[in-house]
Amino acid sequence: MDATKVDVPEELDENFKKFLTSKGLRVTNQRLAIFSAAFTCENHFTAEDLLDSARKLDDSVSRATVYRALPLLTQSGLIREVDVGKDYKYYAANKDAKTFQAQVICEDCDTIFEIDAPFMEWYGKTVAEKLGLTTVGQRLQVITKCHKSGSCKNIAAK
Amino acid sequence: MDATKVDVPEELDENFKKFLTSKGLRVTNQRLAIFSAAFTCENHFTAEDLLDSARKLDDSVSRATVYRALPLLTQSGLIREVDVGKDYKYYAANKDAKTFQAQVICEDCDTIFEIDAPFMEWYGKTVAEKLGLTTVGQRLQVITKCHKSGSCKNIAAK
DNA sequence: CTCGATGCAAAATTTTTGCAGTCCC
DNA sequence: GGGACTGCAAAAATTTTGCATCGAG
Repeated sequence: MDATKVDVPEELDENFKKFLTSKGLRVTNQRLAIFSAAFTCENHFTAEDLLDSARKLDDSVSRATVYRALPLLTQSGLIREVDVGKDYKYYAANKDAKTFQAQVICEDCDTIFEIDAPFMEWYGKTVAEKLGLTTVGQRLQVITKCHKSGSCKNIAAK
Repeated sequence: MDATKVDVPEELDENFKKFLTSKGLRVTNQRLAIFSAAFTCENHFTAEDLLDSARKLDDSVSRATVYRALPLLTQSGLIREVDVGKDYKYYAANKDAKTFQAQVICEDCDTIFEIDAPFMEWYGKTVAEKLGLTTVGQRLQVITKCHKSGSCKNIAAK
């Protein structure tokens, strides 16, 4: 689709730089590489995936820096953490979707589908309000099996 | 409420033994201690909590045995895993509640509330069906903060 | 220049596993 | 008595951290 190394929209790149400077943090090559890598990853990715991708842009990026950058990226709202109950965490770029997303997680082939579930916003707030608590986040996940039938790959390709 | 070490209903104890023998597994003192401990834990517990409790009943119980027993306990349906997005897993005895449960998780004081959410059964099955996948589990969680106001403890005591 | 950021390797955390000895059936 | 089970300690796997050095502002 393009021949350049980085196909992250200029605008997002600027947003990230603004975020860093507004927090008094420095704009480093490593942070930019990690950020770009996060946005070139197709779907969901792990810290290790991100390290691999970022190193393709800047091979000086270390694992520690990736782990130190991830909280910054989530705090900036540019990526979000997607905990699917595995031993390691997944992340995804916040490309679009401002409504609440549920995940359908296929155990057989490690596929994660994001599904719009706007009514959940209401559900969580209602439940928490009844208990007198402040809602800070919600998670709605359906765990499935495709029995390696390949149906997940088909749907994902759709 | 009682003076004996173990206050697990005789009936449940028998269920666990039956489960073990039906699978061709052996009934050992360690497994019984772990099982009893799981049912004497008030709310949700971690593997480490379970180890501590089990050791009060039988101090020969080792960490490895707890970790090896947990899959058996969940497979038997007597306890269930409750993944709340922390680095370690929580478990809870399946004392009652046959309907789907959602969790309200207070980040400030590590409290987990179980809430009946029967309609979720329908939601998950519908979504997965549309994708042609088989549902094997669901997770609905609301993450909250009580700002250490003590409201969680009050609700829990209710 | 200065102090935040980085890479490296060691540490921390939770869970798993290999092995020699134990004890249930 | 045989083989499943156990405890121990080492290993795995992911994430965090200390420290000397580097480099952005």
